[in-house]
Amino acid sequence: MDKAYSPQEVENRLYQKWLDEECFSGKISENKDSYSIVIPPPNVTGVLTMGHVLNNTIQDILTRRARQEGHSVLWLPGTDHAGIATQTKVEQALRKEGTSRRDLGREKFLEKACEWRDEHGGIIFKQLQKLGCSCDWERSVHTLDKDYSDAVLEAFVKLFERGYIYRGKRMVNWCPVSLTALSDEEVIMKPQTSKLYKIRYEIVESPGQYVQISTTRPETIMGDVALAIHPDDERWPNLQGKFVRRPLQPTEIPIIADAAVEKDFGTGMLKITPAHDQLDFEIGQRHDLQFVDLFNPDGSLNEFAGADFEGMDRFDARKAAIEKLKAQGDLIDEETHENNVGFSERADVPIEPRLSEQWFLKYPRVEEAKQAVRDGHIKFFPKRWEKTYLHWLENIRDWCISRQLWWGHRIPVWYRKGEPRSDSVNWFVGINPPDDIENWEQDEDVLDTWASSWLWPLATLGWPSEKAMKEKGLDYFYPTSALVTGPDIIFFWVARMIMAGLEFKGDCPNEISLLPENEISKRIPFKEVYFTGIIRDADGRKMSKSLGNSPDPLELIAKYGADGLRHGIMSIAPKGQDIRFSEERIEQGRNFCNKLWNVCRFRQMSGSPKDNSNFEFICSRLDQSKFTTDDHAILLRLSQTLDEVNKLYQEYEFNSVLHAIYHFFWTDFCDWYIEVSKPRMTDSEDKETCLAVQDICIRQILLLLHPFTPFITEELWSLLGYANGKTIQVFSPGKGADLLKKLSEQGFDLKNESLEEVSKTRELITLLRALKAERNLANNRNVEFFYIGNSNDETAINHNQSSILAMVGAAALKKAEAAPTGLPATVTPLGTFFLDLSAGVDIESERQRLTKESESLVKIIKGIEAKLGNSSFVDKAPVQIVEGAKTQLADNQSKLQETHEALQALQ
RNA sequence: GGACGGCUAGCUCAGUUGGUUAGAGCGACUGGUUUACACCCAGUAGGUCACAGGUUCGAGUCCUGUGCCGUCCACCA
Repeated sequence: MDKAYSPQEVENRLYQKWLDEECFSGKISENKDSYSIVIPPPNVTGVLTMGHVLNNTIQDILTRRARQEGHSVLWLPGTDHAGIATQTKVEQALRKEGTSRRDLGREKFLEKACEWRDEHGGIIFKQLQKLGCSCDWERSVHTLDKDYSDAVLEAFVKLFERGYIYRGKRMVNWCPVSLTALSDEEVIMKPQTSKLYKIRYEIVESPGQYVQISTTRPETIMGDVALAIHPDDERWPNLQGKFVRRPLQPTEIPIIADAAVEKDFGTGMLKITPAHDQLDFEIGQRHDLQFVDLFNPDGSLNEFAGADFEGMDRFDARKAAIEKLKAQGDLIDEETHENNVGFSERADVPIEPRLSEQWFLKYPRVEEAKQAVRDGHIKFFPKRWEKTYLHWLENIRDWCISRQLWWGHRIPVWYRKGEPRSDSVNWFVGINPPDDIENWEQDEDVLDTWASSWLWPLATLGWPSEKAMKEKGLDYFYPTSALVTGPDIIFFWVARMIMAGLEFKGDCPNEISLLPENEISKRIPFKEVYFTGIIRDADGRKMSKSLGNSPDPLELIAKYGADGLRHGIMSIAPKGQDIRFSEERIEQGRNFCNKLWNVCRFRQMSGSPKDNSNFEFICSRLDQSKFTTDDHAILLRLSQTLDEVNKLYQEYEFNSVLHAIYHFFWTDFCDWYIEVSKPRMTDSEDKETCLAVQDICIRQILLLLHPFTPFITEELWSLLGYANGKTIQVFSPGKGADLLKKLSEQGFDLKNESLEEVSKTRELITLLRALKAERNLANNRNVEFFYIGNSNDETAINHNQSSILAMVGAAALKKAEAAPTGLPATVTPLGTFFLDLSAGVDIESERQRLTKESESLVKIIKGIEAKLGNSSFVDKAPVQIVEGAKTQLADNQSKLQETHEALQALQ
């Protein structure tokens, strides 16, 4: 073994070995319980980000742990075609080649896009493999695979048949750059500093008299078809029913009254442009107004805007409109105004509310989806996200599922040629085209990407094909065990998958009534959802490509190893809180691996183990008569750690799991047990028992760590002879009780009191080291101590003498009958210790130190005495608390007494 | 405008039903080539638990209010 662990070679070799041995393949084994996770599919052309590292490390930890526990595990990977994102990238590439998708036409464009996907796609799989992810790669699914596409279309047709899907002309969120409609969820509201303009409209019936409105969008005035006031607004008793003259594209428009108008905003009078605003659209419908659409799809103005504006971009038109109004004297005022404007998530430009004919989905199984989470069929971690989820479902609105893109699942609807598409008699909806195809033309649009990925847990397991479901084990692996994802897609994906599962899994397809409880628990797509935090940079900013503040995970792997990266990221990921990334933590992860490597190297240097190949063999190497307090204590601590870890896993407290293992490994095992082992190596029988204990501990540490750091643990598993040809992946660290039982069967019943003895001894050592360090004697191993203590202290000290001497770095501990004079002293749990100094002592500085110590003890004692003197404390507090306080008081009083004696002894 | 989260050592965070003297890692400082590991070891310093009230024998922990930071939701043009 080399002095330092070098991950690269190990990681590449072991990953290939795991693949060759098919360790990750998700098999249907009826005699085992299944454990399954479907990956949140990354964009097919995406590359690994720190977010992926976090998310997939967690999934890998869960799946590896489940494998260790004997489940038949499936972690199903795949990629998403990511409609808008990918199409945008391909179009950019085409532009560079001097062409465009329109030039190419649909068919050629899709060919290009597929080529592009095949060339740039799948990189992320290689990267996930670098990270060590134990996905069943043979089962990879892409959302545009034939089978998956069939599932998407089948879902569309079923929902249509069941009455959930309809086509209609509605106000949608239009992206003028991507040239498509978007769902509400794809619109990001951003606070903006806008201008609020006050504009006058002349009253037709009273020439020379004006009313004023407030607007942030003067470029839509040409589309105004009315002005509106609140019906109860007493400021304008006679205005309703009169007409005003529109100041741009002049015409006469009515003044109407509608309760949706806010009296207190602006002038209290609202211009109504039904084609360009959601509220205006609703008012327009109520009052049967005309809809004047002023915009082209790309956000420029059309002929209805008039010659002055036609062809102009919407923001240029805004300026032009203001200039013109100013020139006409109709602009009364302008002021800055803070408001929220919706932006396209992808293109990052303001959304245009636009009237357009689209396909909409009325969500199925909304009630059951609420119930599934509310009643605990699906558990959220952290639980608080349940509220967010439920709130969204309470206020759910129909989903615009059609997209004016080419890259995606084409909507399975055909229209009779030459007939109006808005009339459903001219529709044909089906997975296969109509027989007389020459009379029909297919809808040009595709489905929203999320309208395919919401089927992910079902369709990746073969739904709806009976044959595929059987082969892929839908009944065995579904519902999946856990979903690991970010809270940012709780609406986009999590909620929708739940509804899709409830609607499509199982029979009773046409039943609209509520599902019974037992059906809900069978249909849900997953039983538990773990929401990760968002990774931020050191300044707390979200990591993003544009900020350039996201480190490249592959560089980190090259620098620190995949295990180091995984360890680092998991150590800073508290449950459900955002994560501040720091490269130092990754460095610590690497350091941890190196420490693990070295302790194993040290073990190797002490001599090859006789037989480590199973737990019982190791136990048989233990000799009862050579068992020490430290042996008892370390094994007890190990059993405690096993229990702690089991408990924390159930709560998805990954960083606490890691912390518990870390603490046992580093503090208890390396800093203590290995150190006290050293003096024991001189006696051959003692040595054999001690090494067997080390082997038990290292074995369990490797097993506990394996989900977090799979490579190094597999490597050491084999190097230390635990493997016997078998991978570490199928061995469970087990429960604390299992360990104690196995030891007991071999005749080793661990003594609980050993824990206290060890902790006292350790405290003693720390205090003696400090005493030396303060006198600059840290490196002098020839110092001697005197101590005064009771017979129990003496027993314990004799018991642990050799470790104390070795670890303090001292030559002798001598019992004294009375406090020696003139020596620096320290009060320990095992008596008062005096450092024997051959050289002189600075009495004054010793006095100061001990005086300070005694003052602080007096303060503590006074506090406890006050508490115990308070009759309501003594009467009301539980007995054990009062007793605890009394013990504490006695302890501190005797410590104070000893300190005083040490002070007196100084003269 | 609503909802949720955070505020504990210089930094990042633990602190589970209120109960002994509030912890860890990193960083800082001091010392160190002892039979693994300087990617290491030993030691030291460092905290009015955001603020203000309240409940209680007892509050970092529970209640009320305030402030700051962050996230999500919401049709005030």
